[in-house]
Amino acid sequence: METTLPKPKRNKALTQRKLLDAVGSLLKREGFQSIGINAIAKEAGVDKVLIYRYFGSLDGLIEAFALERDYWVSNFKTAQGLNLQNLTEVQREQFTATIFANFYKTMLQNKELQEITLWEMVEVSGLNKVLQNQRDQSTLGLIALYEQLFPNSPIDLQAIATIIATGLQQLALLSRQLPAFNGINLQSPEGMQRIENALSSLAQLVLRAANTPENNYTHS
Amino acid sequence: METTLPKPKRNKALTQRKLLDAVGSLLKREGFQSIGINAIAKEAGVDKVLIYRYFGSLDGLIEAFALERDYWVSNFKTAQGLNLQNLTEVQREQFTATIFANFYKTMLQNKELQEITLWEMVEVSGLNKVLQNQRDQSTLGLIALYEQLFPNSPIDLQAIATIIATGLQQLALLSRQLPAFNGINLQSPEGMQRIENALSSLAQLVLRAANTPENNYTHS
DNA sequence: AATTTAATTCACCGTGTGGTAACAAACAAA
DNA sequence: TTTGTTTGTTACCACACGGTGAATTAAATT
Repeated sequence: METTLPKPKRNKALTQRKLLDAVGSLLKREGFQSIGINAIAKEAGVDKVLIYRYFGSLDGLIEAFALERDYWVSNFKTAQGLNLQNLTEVQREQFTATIFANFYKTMLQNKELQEITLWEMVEVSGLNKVLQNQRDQSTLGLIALYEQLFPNSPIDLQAIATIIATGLQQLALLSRQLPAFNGINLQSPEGMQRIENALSSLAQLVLRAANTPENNYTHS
Repeated sequence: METTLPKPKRNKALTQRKLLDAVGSLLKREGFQSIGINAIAKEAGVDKVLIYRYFGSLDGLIEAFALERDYWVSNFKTAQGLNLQNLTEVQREQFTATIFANFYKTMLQNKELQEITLWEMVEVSGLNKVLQNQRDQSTLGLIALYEQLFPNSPIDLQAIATIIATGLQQLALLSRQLPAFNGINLQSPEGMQRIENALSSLAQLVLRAANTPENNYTHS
């Protein structure tokens, strides 16, 4: 009969938790550049040697940290269930624009996500494989959905979607340091509105072009 | 009568040059993360104390380095001279797509530019103001050109162009670490072709929409 | 209670970093 | 020749980093 845990002074699982959580809070508060053996140990209030014992190395800890996160999948889960074929053309366009807008909002708000993304770009670590898997898992399904919807599209939907998505990602990352970019105010609601409108326009234009069988959009 | 410089053992200007050049070669070879007082001094074959003497600080050196570079302006100089109004619609679309494609190619090839861009995203330094100025100088002119060409555009050309440009920038940066992203092969000519075609499609769609006075592209 | 096992702490090392003071050598001016 | 200024070198400091060996202490096993 275990009486509600009398605060055991030794608890492997708990210190592991502390370490994993320390990574997250450190990322949010100080950025990925602050991550290090000493900093994490201090943040967790635990000796650094335990990082090696429980996770082998800093990289091991980071990888374990990334594995228990779910940065992307939940965002696109709603999309998976939806049956795009039952929607009207306008609804599909709105839906598409919303997906991108939500992606942008998420990137803009989630500082931890920003740090992880930036970190991945700067150096290779245990992060990369894990995050790459998460991304594939969440996007490949969507891509397949659209390819099936526009089997004979004269334009490369995947390439266009990639450009737009990475653009939004980049803008969110730039907003960390720059208040405005290229005349777009990245931090104000007004700038947000401009981006959303631009996404609506793009979704309309691109999806309608994807529907026109006539091969009007050829490339010299 | 100065006989071709007898290798003077003391030469302020020369060591300044060495230091500035060391920043560039270090950026290209080792990346922005390797930049530091000691590393630069070693690369230049000069004592680090001279960095402080001649540039005040590392940040001063970096700023001086950025100031003597011209990352963007030269790329867009051809655009400035051109008279867009004399072109046909199709020519304008091609021209626009080419601008973006060239921007992407430049970002892909110029490792130093990649490092600078990434560096700017990661931390604030003397770089930011300088680069921001260079960017404004090269893009604002272009933007004005298009706004004057499509005064009553129902869509936000500037916002759309920003999304696309940052997307290309991000893709180029990602190519440093990832061979492919979202199914687009970033390092092969085939992937390059997909991006170029996507840019052509986008230029066509967007510029034609910018010309249609009917306000078809409204946002709920 | 004695002994083994596991969790945690402590103290230390080598290295690389930014930064500075003090000195030495080349050059120019007097 | 002497003096002062500029250019460069040497040596050093304090500190933060990743990493490790050995000791400690709590809990589980016998």
